[in-house]
Amino acid sequence: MAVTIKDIAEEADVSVTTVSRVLNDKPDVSPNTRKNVLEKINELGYKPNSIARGLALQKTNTLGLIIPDISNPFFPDIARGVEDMANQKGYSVIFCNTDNEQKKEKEAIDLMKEKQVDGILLSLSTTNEKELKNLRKLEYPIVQIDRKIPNINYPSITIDNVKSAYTATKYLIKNGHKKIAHITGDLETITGSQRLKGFKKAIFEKNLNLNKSYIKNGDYSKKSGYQNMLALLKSNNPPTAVFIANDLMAVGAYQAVFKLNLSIPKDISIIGHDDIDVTKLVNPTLTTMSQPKYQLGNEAVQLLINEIESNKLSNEEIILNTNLINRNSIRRL
Amino acid sequence: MAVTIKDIAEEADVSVTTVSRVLNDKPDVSPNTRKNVLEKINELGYKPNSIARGLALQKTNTLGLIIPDISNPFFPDIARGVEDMANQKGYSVIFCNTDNEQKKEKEAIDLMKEKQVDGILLSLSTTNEKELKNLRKLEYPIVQIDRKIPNINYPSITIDNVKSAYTATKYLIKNGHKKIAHITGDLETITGSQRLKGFKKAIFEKNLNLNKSYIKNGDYSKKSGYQNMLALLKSNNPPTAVFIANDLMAVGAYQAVFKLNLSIPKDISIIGHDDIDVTKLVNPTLTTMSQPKYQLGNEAVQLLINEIESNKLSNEEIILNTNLINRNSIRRL
DNA sequence: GTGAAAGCGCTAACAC
DNA sequence: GTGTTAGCGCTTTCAC
Repeated sequence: MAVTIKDIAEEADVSVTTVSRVLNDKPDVSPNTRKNVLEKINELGYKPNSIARGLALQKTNTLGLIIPDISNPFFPDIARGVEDMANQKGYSVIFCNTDNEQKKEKEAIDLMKEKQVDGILLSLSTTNEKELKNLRKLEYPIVQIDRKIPNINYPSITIDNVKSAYTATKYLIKNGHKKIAHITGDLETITGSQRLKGFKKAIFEKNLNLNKSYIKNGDYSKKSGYQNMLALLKSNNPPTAVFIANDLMAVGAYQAVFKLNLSIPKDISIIGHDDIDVTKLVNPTLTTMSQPKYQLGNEAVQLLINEIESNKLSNEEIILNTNLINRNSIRRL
Repeated sequence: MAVTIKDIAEEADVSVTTVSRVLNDKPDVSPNTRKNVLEKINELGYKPNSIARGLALQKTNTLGLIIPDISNPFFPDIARGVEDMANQKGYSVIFCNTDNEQKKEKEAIDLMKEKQVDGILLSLSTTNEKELKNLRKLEYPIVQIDRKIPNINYPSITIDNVKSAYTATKYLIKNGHKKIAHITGDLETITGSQRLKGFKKAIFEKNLNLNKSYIKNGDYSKKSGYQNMLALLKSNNPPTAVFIANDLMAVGAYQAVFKLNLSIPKDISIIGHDDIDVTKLVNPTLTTMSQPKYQLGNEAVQLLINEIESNKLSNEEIILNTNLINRNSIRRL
């Protein structure tokens, strides 16, 4: 058994109360006893048991992070941003993967509650607003990251997907493109439907005609990028540029272009979304909208800890900006 | 305050012991009371407080995962493997990033101890064997992942880096290459030095001459891959093939090749190591040695939980195999 | 400035 | 089959 506060008390010949006082930097302990206790703590290599402290204080200094999949290249940066800020503020983080499955999401939330985490960061599938509302009813501090469940005002940190898609599409237009296609994300997700909205907005604004066959439904997977791009290129009237709702699909699209022995951006211009690592590694490098992933995680934690420590639920909705990262996949017509 | 075991006891008109018994599926409780208690649990939506349970049982069912950096593409797959298996076995996982800094490694270990995790999975920098030995002295269950500190027999799960590098290099030789270079990993790490060893072994075995200038010291970063490849290509007597100690450097090397308007594999053949996602996304796709990353995490947890639940420290060293993934970056001479 | 004692929510001897 | 009680390691109220 490890050394406890009681051992220190005995060694230093004081009560456990006093030891607890020096541990927590409380006043009302004489410099002498403080010094003495500190010495014993060092000698015996005492480390406080945060489980016991958690039970006494009803506070664990632990945060829950619930995301779809840590091995999806979008999330590690968020996770890193979360852990860094949590650590800096004296919290640690337990994480869970849900694969966007409602059952796993519920289980993850239940787990976090059992573990008595002080607050939860989550990125839930759109359809699961029930769980979120339950949490809120229990006055559990939460922050939604990246995906915000629509029509309810709970704290969240996201990007403006409409604006981001609008910016991307307008950039294509600005470069002289008129025949512009869009490979959408999963339209069941809020990000997917909003990016489509932003795309349409730019097209309508410039009075370009919205060719129905230029909108291809993808699902954020590389494969769907490949297939949809193939379909686009093989049509009678292929577009000259395409906005693809995420980089992973864009990379799939690259392969479709190469498969047909066409070249980027000579035959087709492409702009992606997210700015994951590979965008810099593919050839030509991919022009894309950069999401502040690390910052998303970082600020989410700040928001959450504010809720926790102020002891009142917030409704703050932070919307971060994306940036157009100009690389080499767009040709000026 | 949430509903506790005591509330259930009162509602069901039994003692807390009895409630605890049904909660833990213990015998010695009549079907009737069991049913009754279960009902109340459901009604009140009771969830056990695992902090309190942890304190009573001296067991948290939580594992610590200490890695250099979750946003390094090598680790998310491991983390996913860890979380999946942990979850399946009824454990959750707290993670920390250390950036290979000894100070952070020590802090992370201390944190895990304070949080009373039942065991720790760690991937430490080579130089930090002190911390590891301390943990072992405390009889703390540990498993080293990916990196094994040399010369001490603590449980670990790794790949055979010598063999893997040897296989990669031999494959180059088998394809007719004689002028073969190696861009090393960080030689301070065990993986880096062992891969160099495997490279040399293959070269010597085939009586090829080991040109000193063909061995370039990298540090696993993309940039060092770029710079070293540039140097190699610009030399008087450039190699025809190069084994690069990880894929990230290989991708950097690709950029150096393109920069000089050369092509892969026509002008230079490349084999990488790790099989991270981008290998399939670059052009040409990169031939590489695949590490079973997910499996590494998965089996590490099994090993660790065995230690924890059998209550005795193991010395098991599991060595997983890597596989050569043949793609398009090697030319047959 | 210091200590005794109760309590956080749970489990496990032990008694009945 | 069931309940009483002590205890896990800590914080905090209250008394001195």
